[in-house]
Amino acid sequence: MSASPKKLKRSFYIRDPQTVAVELLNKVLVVGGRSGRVVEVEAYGGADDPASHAFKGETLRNSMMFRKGGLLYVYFTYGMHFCANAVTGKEGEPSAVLIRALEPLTGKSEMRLARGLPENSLEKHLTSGPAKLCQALGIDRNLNGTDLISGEKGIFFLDDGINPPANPLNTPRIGIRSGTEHLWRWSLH
DNA sequence: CTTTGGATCGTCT
DNA sequence: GACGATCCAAAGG
Repeated sequence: MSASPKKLKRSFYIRDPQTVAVELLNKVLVVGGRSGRVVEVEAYGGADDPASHAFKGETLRNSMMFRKGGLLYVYFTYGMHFCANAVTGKEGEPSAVLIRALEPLTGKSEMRLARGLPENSLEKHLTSGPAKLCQALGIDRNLNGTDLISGEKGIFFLDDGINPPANPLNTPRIGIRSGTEHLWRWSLH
């Protein structure tokens, strides 16, 4: 018999974003009836990380990154896309983990509908990007700041017993212009 | 298959 | 006033 699925606790998130990023691999993101297994993540820091939204200090947009770990940070970009992060670290120490890709588990029909894809579309197109997965799961600005521990609004991360990979792929982050020396992106093989 | 350019707007300088 | 932690359709090989 295997352990029953367990919601991640606050202490899981109150650590450095690199550690949390790696350990979020193979966890399950649940948003209402839709869920997917985390297969790609990136870590973002604060004043030490020029690629981070929080690099130049706190603003209205990035303020969630400065809050305590275990909150959801949703930002809007390119005039049309949302991306979702799990806030990490302590209050006042900005950092977060960007969820870049999921493997769809439940609610695939709803995801296709939300993405505007036909019922017979390939599963790999549903949540294979940070903005795609937000569209598929219905994540938008209204969910910014949601607490992932209380599970309000039915959104949280689940440990269903599948451990993070021992040797995840470790590469530079995508779509950034500075901070490329850091290998802060992790994905399944 | 890969490459290219358009869409579209909140945020910060 | 510029541009972004992006995506997709269309065109080209």
